[in-house]
Amino acid sequence: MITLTEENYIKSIYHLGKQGVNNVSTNAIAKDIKTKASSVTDMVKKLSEKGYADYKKYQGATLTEKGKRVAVSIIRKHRLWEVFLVEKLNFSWDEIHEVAEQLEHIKSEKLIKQLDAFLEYPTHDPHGDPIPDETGKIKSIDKILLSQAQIGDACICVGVQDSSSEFLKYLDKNNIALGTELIVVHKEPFDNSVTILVSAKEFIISNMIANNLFVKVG
Amino acid sequence: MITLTEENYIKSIYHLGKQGVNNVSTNAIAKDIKTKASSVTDMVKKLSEKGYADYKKYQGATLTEKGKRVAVSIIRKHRLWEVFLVEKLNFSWDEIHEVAEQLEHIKSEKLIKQLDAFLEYPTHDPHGDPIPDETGKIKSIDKILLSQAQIGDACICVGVQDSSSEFLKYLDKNNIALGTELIVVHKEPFDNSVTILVSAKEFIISNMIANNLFVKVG
DNA sequence: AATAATTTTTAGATTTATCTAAAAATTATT
DNA sequence: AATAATTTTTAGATAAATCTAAAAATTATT
Repeated sequence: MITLTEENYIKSIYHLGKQGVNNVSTNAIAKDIKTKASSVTDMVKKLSEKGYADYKKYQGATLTEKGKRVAVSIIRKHRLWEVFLVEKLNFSWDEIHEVAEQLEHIKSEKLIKQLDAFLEYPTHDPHGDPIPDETGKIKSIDKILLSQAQIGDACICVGVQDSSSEFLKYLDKNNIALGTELIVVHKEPFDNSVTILVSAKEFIISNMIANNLFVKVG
Repeated sequence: MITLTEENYIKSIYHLGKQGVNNVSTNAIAKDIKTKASSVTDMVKKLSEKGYADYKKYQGATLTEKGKRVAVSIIRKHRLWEVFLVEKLNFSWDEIHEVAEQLEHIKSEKLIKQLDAFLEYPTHDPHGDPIPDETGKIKSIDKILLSQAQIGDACICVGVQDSSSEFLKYLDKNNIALGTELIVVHKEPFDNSVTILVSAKEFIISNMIANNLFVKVG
């Protein structure tokens, strides 16, 4: 049996691993899940013994195939529950993370299978992130950060990098949602801010915002 | 913060307390949650320190008002989730208990408020048990065990005492569901079996079954 | 390449919930 | 009422996950 704590470590290793580094350092995991490096060392040894991770002293950890399957399954559950919360229970996209963090650990194959059907097999969660299918396949669309778009590009918002409540509330306040169409009018070299045209109105967003909003060009 | 384990002990004390006894013995709790009496002693002390229960050595435990509020809130969550599983995810009534046991511990006021609304404020769960309202009020209907009904009584099935998968499957197999109408045709004094008339067909059920099926007479 | 700084691991302690086995208290039986 | 049987509690151990502080290894800097 896999414990809730083990699941959270596996999730962390998976997410940190996606961000480029293959061997995730104990310190990175510690920072991510707000614990001490010494605790991580212990847990990573245990995950290795149980076959979820590969780990050699001083060389960080990577997930095995078995570990990856667990991670993807948790992500699938998390994202399906997020869709449920928004579509069925009228949560806004900045309120769902905490609750989904709890729901993702519920153990029942049938529950997830039926939830998926009930939601009519959604492909993306409310933040634009892809939902892995039953076999663990993730189909990602070709999205770029708004900061990378060129002047003149017509874009559609398809996702967020940062899904913190503060950022999402900022987007809400400024009427930017998934599916919103925009055109890049100007990119200011001085501060890397981006001027965009949204519903016939010009609007300047900081580089920080542009760096956290995914768009599809064309 | 209340832990999952504490919640399960509180639930157990509540249920055992409902069954007549006011001061629930440590042994009874131990049997109910499949642990040892010595573990129960420890936990009951802790619940007492935290204000969820009253406990004096050798005299068993009772829930305080605070403890009862917790218990009722868990029961509310459990039963709402059961309705969700049956009504929305096509679970059958013998499959829902385990999953609801997990879901009942999810912490989010909004989640339950919205779930309740989404399900259109159900008053009873799929086993016929009443769902406490937001304030903790439980309105119970006047039901009796089928074994207590008199010959000639026209009854409607309104609930089950035992909600084990085996019993529920037996009912399914014999086309007895909540809402099913039946008439008591005969009560056999020898073995206390009951002959009932269901959809124009006579059917004999054992005393054990009659002792676990709640009906409303008239 | 030697030293300094940082990261990672080890060793030992702590907390929560559990257990076993023995002691104490309560309840039942003669 | 004394003894037997049962229940309940205590004492001490164990397992999981964490922590602090010190030691070891790695990486960076001069």
